[in-house]
Amino acid sequence: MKAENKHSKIISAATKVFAKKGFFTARISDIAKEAKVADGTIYLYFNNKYDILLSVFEEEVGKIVENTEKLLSLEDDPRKQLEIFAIQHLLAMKKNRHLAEVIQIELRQTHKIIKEYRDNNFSNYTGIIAEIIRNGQKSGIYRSDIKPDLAKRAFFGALDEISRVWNASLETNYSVKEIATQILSIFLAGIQVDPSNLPE
Amino acid sequence: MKAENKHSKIISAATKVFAKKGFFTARISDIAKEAKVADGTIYLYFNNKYDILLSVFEEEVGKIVENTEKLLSLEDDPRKQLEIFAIQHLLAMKKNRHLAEVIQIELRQTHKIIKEYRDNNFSNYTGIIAEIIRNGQKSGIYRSDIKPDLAKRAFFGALDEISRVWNASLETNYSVKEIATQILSIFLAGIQVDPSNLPE
DNA sequence: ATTACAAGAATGAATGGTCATTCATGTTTT
DNA sequence: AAAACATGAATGACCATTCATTCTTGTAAT
Repeated sequence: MKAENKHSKIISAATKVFAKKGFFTARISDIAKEAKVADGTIYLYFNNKYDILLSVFEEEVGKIVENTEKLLSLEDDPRKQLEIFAIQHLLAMKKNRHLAEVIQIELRQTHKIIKEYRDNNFSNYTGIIAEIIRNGQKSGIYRSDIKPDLAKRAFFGALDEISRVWNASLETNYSVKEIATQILSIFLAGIQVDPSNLPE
Repeated sequence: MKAENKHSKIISAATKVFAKKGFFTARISDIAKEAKVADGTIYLYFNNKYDILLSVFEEEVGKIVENTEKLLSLEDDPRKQLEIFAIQHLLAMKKNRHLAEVIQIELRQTHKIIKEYRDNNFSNYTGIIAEIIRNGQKSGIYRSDIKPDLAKRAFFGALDEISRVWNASLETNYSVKEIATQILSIFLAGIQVDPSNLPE
């Protein structure tokens, strides 16, 4: 079996196991079993357990950020951009529930290194929202009294909490479309200068 | 020293230590040291490490819920009620950063029991928001197309994410007042039938 | 085409360190 | 002098990590 293949097999096994049991409760042997390799094999590809966690972020989360930024660059209406962000985030979280759980739960551990990692990456990610809002303010679409730094958190927090509950509960599911529509209808009405304006 | 005293000394030591190191990384001996008791003493008051975590929730979180519900019962304008919820939540999280971290980080661990606990408590807590929104819809103040179940999460998520960042970063702090005002100005404009209506 | 050999990959049992928990003993309170 | 409370060293379970060994693959000589 090719090396690259095994590397990614371990990553996705780890994502699954971390999501299910949590980083600390997950055993290397669980991951090995899930990936159908021997315990020792994992150490041919990763330095230690913690390194596996970081790799999960780097590889999986990076993809999401990249993808979102690409899509955003094709659109310049700040209202549409907010919509794109919301939909992409929700889709990404829905598509890979294991990853979503790992991000939402494990990324919140208070470890210094994770914290730094998160600061370097998720604050980039949520920074995208702040940027969209600033642009919208410049072009007079969004209210100038809105503080982008607070609004970005409110918006991200709203999306994050909603997708968190997907994983944690058995409640009735709304579709991504429905959710995005609701959230946007609240936020756009909430931050626009003239809420009756719809994009396009 | 009286027993009750020691019990709560351990609770608050545990809150502090869990917040700082995370549940799994925290050692019983850390908690014992922080509480200035012997390791073994902890087992006179709690069954095991996990039991300490649950007790932290039951005792500390219960207070917040109770307090919020009391304040809400004195007010029946749904717009004011939302404001009260926001301010109380932010104040509670700000007042006890250790507790806030424990709630936000540890409560998200995927353990079955915690999950059930959370379902029984936090869904009550966020349920308060949904209830406020439903009432507001009945009295024609909030838009009837808003889904209370989604809006409650959006609102809670916004508050939660903002207070989470208090703990996780060194960024410029806004005051509780400022934050509550911003969030409410977004959400009230976002969900009201006629956003130009202000309460009172 | 077959055999021989080496290098890399994979294995999983054994190791060692880290705590949660216990309990024999000591101390304080009534 | 009981009873209740408190102590902290000792125990033992757990699991990340290691490493001696086995397996696989590719190359080259015959």
